[in-house]
Amino acid sequence: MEYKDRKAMPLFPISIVSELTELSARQIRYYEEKNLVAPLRSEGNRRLFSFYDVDRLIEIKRLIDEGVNLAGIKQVLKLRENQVQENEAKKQSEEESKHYKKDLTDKELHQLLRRELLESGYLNKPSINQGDLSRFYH
DNA sequence: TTTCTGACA
DNA sequence: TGTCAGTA
Repeated sequence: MEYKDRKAMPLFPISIVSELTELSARQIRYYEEKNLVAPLRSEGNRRLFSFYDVDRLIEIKRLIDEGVNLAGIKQVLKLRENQVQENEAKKQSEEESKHYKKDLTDKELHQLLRRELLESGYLNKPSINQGDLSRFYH
């Protein structure tokens, strides 16, 4: 089983997650209601959180402590998800280029390198700074 | 016993 | 956000 799958595996009840994140069960349920997290449910309708969910909630907790409101947190989480997807897309393209490089002509190689250079300016955009976050503060 | 939803402050 | 009621 892959590591990614382990992180997405539904394991913990809300009491454990509450301890892990230092958030109250009330808060965690509220954040779920606001679609900030999406824990799976057990047969008895009990919430089951994965490592991924816990990471997310810890991130939420950090932003709450910094005074970011829910709308802002939603934006930040969306950006973080996009970054994850972009990183995976980048890895994917790097992986593919390894195979393609075997029998590329010089011209094709130049085109590939040029494309990667252009893309890197977009993929390596700096992480969120204080300025970007400031508009989410009260 | 623990967790769930809904409701009130 | 905390807390209480009534359930499952």
